[in-house]
Amino acid sequence: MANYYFDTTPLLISVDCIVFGFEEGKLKLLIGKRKMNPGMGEWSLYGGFVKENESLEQAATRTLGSLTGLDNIYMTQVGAYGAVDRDPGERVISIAYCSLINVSDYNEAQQNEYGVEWVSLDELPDLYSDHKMMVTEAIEKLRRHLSTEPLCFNLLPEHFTLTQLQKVYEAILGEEIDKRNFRKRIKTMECIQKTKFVDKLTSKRGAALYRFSESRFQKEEKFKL
Amino acid sequence: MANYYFDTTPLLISVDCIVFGFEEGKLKLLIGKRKMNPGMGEWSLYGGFVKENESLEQAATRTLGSLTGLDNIYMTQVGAYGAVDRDPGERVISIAYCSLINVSDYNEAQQNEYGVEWVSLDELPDLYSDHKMMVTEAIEKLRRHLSTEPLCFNLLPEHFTLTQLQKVYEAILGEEIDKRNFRKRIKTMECIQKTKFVDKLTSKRGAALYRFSESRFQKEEKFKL
DNA sequence: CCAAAAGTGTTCCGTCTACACCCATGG
DNA sequence: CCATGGGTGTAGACGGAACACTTTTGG
Repeated sequence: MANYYFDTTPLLISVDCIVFGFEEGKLKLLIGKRKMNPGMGEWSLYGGFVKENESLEQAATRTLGSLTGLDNIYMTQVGAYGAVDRDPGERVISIAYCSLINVSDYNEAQQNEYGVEWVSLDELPDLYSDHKMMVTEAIEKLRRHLSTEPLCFNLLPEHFTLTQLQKVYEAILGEEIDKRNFRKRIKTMECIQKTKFVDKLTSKRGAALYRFSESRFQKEEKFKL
Repeated sequence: MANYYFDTTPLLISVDCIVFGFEEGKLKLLIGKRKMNPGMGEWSLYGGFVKENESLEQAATRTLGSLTGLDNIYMTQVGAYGAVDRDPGERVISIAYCSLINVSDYNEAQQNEYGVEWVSLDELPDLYSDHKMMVTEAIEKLRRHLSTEPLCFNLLPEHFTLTQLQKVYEAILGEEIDKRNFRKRIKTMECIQKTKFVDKLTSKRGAALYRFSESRFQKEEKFKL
């Protein structure tokens, strides 16, 4: 490529991964302690630098993949963070990406390798740099989109009970939901299908397992839950 | 600052300004023809590079200020755009910012100096690089937030008639609204105050002028229009 | 037999929608 | 006096919120 732009200073660009999971009825965030300076030992999101020959999305996907060993993960951009002194080391502009993963798909070996942990949002410690702001804005975005986009299924296994689904909603929204009203709404949604399977782990009676049907979702005019 | 991060390639970062205005009952976008290569002559958003000692917001505010001569303008980040070949010149990552301005505050001399024009969204030409995507996503965000945040007043003069306000809503949402229902909702909002002034320019009878009260807005529990 | 979770309907209230006519005035 | 835009109310539909009991079964 020719040099078209003069008198401009290139800057370091990173991506930071905000990884949410759902476990023990709570929304959790995957964070680790920094292993290098600046900020060694501080709790931090997992991130990486953007390379010259990859897009922002590719950088985020690669970074998340190296952390979790997963691909095909739901991911959405939260925003760009560019305060001059946001990173105590050097000037770095960071693009935050939010992912939702099913904790049971996640390889614990990787978790140990990178020294990251699932931490409940209720007990989130201070985070490195402006990472807390990124997390806050990610949750706000998640809440806004939860009722109009089929995001919640990313946090659950393929088959799930209605109680599990409701717990996901309650964890994200931070409020309790009426069971009957919630199920009434689900009954109207074609994309949430009852399967023939029954979960006997959490109750003696057993709970019907449901699944999200991508094809029915495509046919439905709108998602509203 | 010490060099903490090795083996990383810094990249060029720009900001692009998506400037919306309201004129002749339509939502318009401020764009100009590029005066340099790459892409000379193509319609484009107005942008600039981020300097080493300024934040992204500062870069966007500076760029918008140099274009319009205005400060204290409503501005919100739309997102970061980083496809590898998005800019035909060099690798540039761009952060898009969306502003809403009152066209009558805008200095026409500046408009000529920079060769930019107000173009109606209905007749938007092809735009340079990925600028059209930025505009599309800005409008979507604007629509989503219109009913829960007091954004619309940024597009109007301090005093405005209810018909003008309704036209802003119709232009942004792209659909007609029932006049009586719209006014009924406005009556419930304390932050939209009737003034003693009357506009006689657009009708013989005269229309009451209203204003947005920031202080009453702060007191109101929520904005819903 | 009992604890624990699953499953199921109805009523009420507030909100949104549809809809048509009179008013004031400048030209 | 009439054309133009300003201003007003009501009734029916719809969707969301509140609310409690029965069922199943493993231990």
